[in-house]
Amino acid sequence: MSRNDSVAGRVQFDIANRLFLRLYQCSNLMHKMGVRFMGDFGATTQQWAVLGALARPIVHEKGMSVKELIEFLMLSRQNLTAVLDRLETKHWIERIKDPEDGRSRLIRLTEEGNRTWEAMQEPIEAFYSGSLVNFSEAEEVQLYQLLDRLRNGLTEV
Amino acid sequence: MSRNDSVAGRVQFDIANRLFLRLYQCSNLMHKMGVRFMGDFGATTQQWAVLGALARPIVHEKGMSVKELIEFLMLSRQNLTAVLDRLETKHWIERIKDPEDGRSRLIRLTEEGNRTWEAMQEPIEAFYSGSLVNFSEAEEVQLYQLLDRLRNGLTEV
DNA sequence: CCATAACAATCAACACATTGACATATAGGC
DNA sequence: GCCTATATGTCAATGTGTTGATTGTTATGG
Repeated sequence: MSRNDSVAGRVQFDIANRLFLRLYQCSNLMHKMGVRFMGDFGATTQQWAVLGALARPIVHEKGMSVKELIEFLMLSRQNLTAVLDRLETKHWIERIKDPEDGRSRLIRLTEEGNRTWEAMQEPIEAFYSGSLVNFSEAEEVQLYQLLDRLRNGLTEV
Repeated sequence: MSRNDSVAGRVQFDIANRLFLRLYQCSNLMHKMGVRFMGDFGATTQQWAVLGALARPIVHEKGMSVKELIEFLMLSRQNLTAVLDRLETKHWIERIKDPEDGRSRLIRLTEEGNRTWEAMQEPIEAFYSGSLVNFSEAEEVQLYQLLDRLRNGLTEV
C-alpha cells in the first residue's frame, strides 16, 4: 500500500497499466498480422526473426551457435530448439558441427533458406511500412529507443 | 524490391526491424517477469489483465460480457474462454446469465477474486515501478502513446 | 410462428513460451 | 587422465495465442 494510496501513485499506476496493456496488444497483433502477411510462406514472425538473425552479413558465412541465438532473441533454449526444428523441417536452416568447439553446433541458412529469406523481404517490408505508416522516422527511432530502455528495465527488475 | 534497394529504404527497414524485435523481447520479458512477481498467487499477466478489467469501478457491479472483454483485451474468443476457465477454476470470477440478453453471460469478480485482486496490487505495483525505474512520467506517457499509435497501425495494416 | 441472422460456446490442430529435470558430449584446468 | 563447467538436446507439464469448423441459442424481421 505504498504510492498507490496517493493520487500521484494512482495516476502512475494507471499509466503503467495502460502501457503494459498496449505492449501486450501490440505484440499479439504483430504476430497475428505478421503471419497473415507471410501467408504464402507459412512462416511466423518468430521464424523470420531467426532467419533475419542468420541472414546478417556478419554471420551469414559461419552461422550462429544456439547460445548466440538465445542471447540475441532472448528465448529459452527449449523453445528455440522447437523453432529450429520446424525451420530444419522446412529445409531453411541446417545444424553443422562447430569446427572450433565440438560441443557446439552452428545454425546456418541453407541455400533454400537464403532464397526464401530474400523472397520474404517484400511482404516483410510491406508489413513494416504498413503498420508504421503513421510514424515519422524520428518517431520510429524514439519508440525503438524507449522499448530498448524498457527491455533493460525488465531484465533487471 | 521497392524502397529496400535504396540506402534510405535499408535504413528504414533496419529501424523497423529493431523496433519489432524489441517489441517481441519486451512482451516476452513482461510475461516472464510478471509471473515471477506474482509467484505466490500463481497468476499470469494475462490473468491479471482480465481481473484488472473486471475490477474497474464502472464494471465492478454488473460485470462484463465476453464480447466486451474480447474487445478490451483484443484476444480471440477461444483463447479468452480458456483463460476464463482457469480463473473460474480458481474461484476468482463467475459467469452469470445476462438478464438483458439470454445469449450472453456476464463475467464478474467473485468476493474472493476481489480480495485477491486487492492483494495483488502490491506485487503488481512493485513490478511496474521496478521495470519503469528509469522512466520519467513524461516518458511513460510518450511510450504509451507511441504504442497506442502502433496498435492502431497494426489493426489497419 | 418461422426463417434467417447474429451471437455464443466448444472441439481440434498448431505454434509459441515458460519452467524443471535429466542426458550427452566436449573443453579446459588440475 | 580425471573433474568440473559448458553447450546442446530431450522429455514433460502448463499456459497462451491463432485459425477453422461445428453446434447451439437467442433476436429479430417477415
